[in-house]
Amino acid sequence: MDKNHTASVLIDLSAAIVSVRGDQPVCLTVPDVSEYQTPGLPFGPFYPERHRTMEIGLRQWVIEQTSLDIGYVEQLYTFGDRGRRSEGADNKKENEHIVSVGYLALSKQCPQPNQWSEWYKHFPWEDWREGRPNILNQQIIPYLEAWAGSDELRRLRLQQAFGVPDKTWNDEFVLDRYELMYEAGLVWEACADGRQKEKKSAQNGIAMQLDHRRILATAMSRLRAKLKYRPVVFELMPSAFTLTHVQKTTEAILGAVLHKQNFRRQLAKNELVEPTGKMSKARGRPAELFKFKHDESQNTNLPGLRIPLGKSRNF
Amino acid sequence: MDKNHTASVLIDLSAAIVSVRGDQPVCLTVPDVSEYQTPGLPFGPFYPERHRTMEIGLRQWVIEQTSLDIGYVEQLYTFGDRGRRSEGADNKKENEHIVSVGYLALSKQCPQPNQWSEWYKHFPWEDWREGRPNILNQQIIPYLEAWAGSDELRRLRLQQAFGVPDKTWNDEFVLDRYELMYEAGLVWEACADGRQKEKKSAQNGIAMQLDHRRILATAMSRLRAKLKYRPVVFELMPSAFTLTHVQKTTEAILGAVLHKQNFRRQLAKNELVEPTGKMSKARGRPAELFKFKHDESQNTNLPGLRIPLGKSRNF
DNA sequence: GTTAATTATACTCAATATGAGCATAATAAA
DNA sequence: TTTATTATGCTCATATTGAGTATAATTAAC
Repeated sequence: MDKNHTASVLIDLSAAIVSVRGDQPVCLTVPDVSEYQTPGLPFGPFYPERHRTMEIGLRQWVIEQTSLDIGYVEQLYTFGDRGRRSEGADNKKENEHIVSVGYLALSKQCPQPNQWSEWYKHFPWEDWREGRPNILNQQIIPYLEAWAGSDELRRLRLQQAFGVPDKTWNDEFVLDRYELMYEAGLVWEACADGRQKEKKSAQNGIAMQLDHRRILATAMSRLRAKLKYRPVVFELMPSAFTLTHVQKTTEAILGAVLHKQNFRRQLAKNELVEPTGKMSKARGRPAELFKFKHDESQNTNLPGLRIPLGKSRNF
Repeated sequence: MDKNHTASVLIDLSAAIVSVRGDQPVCLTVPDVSEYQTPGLPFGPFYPERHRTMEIGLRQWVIEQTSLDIGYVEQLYTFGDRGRRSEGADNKKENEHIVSVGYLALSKQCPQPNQWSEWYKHFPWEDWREGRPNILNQQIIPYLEAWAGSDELRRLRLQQAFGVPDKTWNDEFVLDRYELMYEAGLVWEACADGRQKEKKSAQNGIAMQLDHRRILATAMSRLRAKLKYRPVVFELMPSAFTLTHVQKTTEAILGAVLHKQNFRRQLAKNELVEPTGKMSKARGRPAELFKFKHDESQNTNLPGLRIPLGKSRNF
């Protein structure tokens, strides 16, 4: 085969466009096309002659296709083994290789509710706001322990990713956990890729097309990590908000509850918000409305709020 | 033009292979081929039919071409606007678009000294171990202040990247500083890309081919950041080492000196090393030789040493 | 209209972590 | 023996963090 030809690939730009609706983080998905009824992330091809950078290309088709105002965009990872299984659900030629560049984008609004899919329907084990999810002890952990057996490396990975038996849960290891479950045949995608015989994976969250759930897991990991040292929450907030609203949004992303007073202490110390003078009306004592101090100012390297996570994260 | 054709690109895998020689961080470079005598990073094409993932492809040609043992490999970023200037120094067709995927790799050894280039020859303003580099106050800052003028956004970026006038220097913002200098026409590459009229940029570090200095800046940023929360230093250390050796290596990467006792306190607290029983012989009191506790164990998500950076980082 | 529930906000306090330093020990070179 | 040099043990004030209590300002319930 001609070397020059085998080196030529198509590039897909896939976007995990994230927003928060109520107390649920959501992700823009496109209607399912395959027989499996699985949603997918929006993606489009990169035309290097039309767009100077890939980010410009991404913004272009997001605007064209969704007419959404996405402010924050960040490149996540470039996957060479798209979908792991070789042929995708799209109509491209069999031997045409596709590399997918994953992006994380944040949107303040999420209109058309049916187009947005809740994170924790795809990753039910990642939401610890109501305590440790039952699915962990009842399904995932026992299966993974059996899968690991006496394999030392597997047990080590299990410990660091899921914190069993003695370590604590780290909310940033979303991708590590997903990859481990994939390898163990615990998610539907592994089954579709031919790695799995049984259908043990049916209950473990709603699957997505190709490697889209992996890209979403990457996005969740990155966003949860970034939240702790950069003020990205405000990319998900309206122009005026209460401090509780910021906290609820942060908690939704992290999948964990935070100590109210300490959370506000961080906001105050880092001088991230300033009062608008107006008040909100709701149940209970009215809260002051704030706005993000550094909006408009493109400055992406601001300190951010060091999330007060608390100590006892092991249930 | 045919849409399918314009979407097809070639993928280059570029690697910033980093090691430390003595007290200098170094980076593997390939001999200069252009008329400008500028070194470049090693890179090779990605053949999707031959290698399942891009990382496998990268490891493959690094082994083939350099016979180096690189343990740690991490994807950095995918650049769609390769070299910014459209045609490169290679022999590919003019209208063949190239996307470059940058990688950071760490190597414990660096044989063939002439093939390795010291970081701070390319980035003299990034080494603060002997105090604030003169080049900043004498050349870079005055030029950048003039470039910013009264442009509010430019002054803001200048402040966050270089810490002028009142903020402090952040060692992780290597890429931000380089990008700013590029835009201001302060580095040779901008001149080569046709953004610059004069040769004001001649003294500001040794240039590299295409966008390789940008990739190296990305690698430096990532490594400096990662050093603070993951035990990656040990990927640069031999099997047995003194604690001072670890500190000197860390300081080399960070371009800053650290408080000895506090550095060791962190090492001790995180239980990252264990004594081998042997001692080193050198000038002064002999030091105990240690080894990394978690070697072999592939576990990349260990806590790492929270570098005690000290307070007064503004000169 | 009084009470209860709810939410917001101010303040405290012990435990821990951090930055910065001094004191002392063990070696080689002068 | 002295001096320079490096290693290592220890202290201590200050800052940060985790985890509360106390109190204020509302709405909803009776």
